[in-house]
Amino acid sequence: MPRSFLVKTHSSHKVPKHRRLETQRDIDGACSACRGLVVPLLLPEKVASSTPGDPPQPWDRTSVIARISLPLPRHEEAREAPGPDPLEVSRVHVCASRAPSAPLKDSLNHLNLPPLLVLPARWPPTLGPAGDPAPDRVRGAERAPRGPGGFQCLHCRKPYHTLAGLARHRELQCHLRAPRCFTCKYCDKEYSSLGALKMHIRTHTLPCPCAICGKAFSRPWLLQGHIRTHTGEKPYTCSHCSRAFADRSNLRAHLQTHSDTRKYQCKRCAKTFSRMSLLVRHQESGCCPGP
DNA sequence: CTGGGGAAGGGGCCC
DNA sequence: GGGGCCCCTTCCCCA
Repeated sequence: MPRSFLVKTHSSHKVPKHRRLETQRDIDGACSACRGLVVPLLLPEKVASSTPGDPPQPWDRTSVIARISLPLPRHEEAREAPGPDPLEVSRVHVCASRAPSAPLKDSLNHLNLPPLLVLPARWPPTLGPAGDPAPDRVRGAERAPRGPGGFQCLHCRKPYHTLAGLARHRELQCHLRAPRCFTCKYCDKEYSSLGALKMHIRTHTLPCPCAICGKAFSRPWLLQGHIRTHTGEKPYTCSHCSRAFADRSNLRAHLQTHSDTRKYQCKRCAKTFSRMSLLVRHQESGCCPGP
């Protein structure tokens, strides 16, 4: 039976590696479009940490992104007039310019943290104890000409006398010129370019059907690989044992079985594995039960 | 429980 | 911007 007919079950703790990386990147880099408005601060660990016994919290780190509650514009998604492709793009996220493929669901947004602090141009250029270097955009704010009242939009440099004025400006005008994110209407994943979104949407529309069995794929080369399962073609041959494979990645995994060095090692029992999935399965099977 | 093969998903990169 | 390809990863199955 083809795997595609099986129901995909995701265990909650299993997250694709690339997604974990993106999540980490989001946490470390916050929102790139609004980076200048997010101030990394060093907080004392005893302050930042949650109480013992609590599950680890995102802010249980020495370096965190401080979030201060102020009556200021939040990162909000705004419904807009039809975007570049009204058939495919259902919403436009106006605040962020993210790395391609970074789903916002996995970003800080899901942490339910307070709104971000919007800094005036006069914000002190040096922050944090121990002489930590100030964030880039804080340095940028230092260089930027100041408004008459000391508040200035870092995006368009308009001066404002009051913080509320600046906030209103960012809410109503300036953010509209910020880079957009394009949201998939099928799953709400967001992308910084229309091309990346269209590529993703193919995983929903599956425009490449197999003429033999009818199974559909998102991309032609995926279909090509699938057709090999019908034809039996195996163009990738192992140079060690002459075994052939239909998929290059499977050949690569196979080559690991010829290798003396196993890349993946259990940190507790030091046992090594040729594939990460084997290591994960080893750890999940209770090899090394936790304390 | 472990090792390995088969099939497939999906993002990134390059042309 | 789109297509092809690469690479990594996951999931399932079987020995």
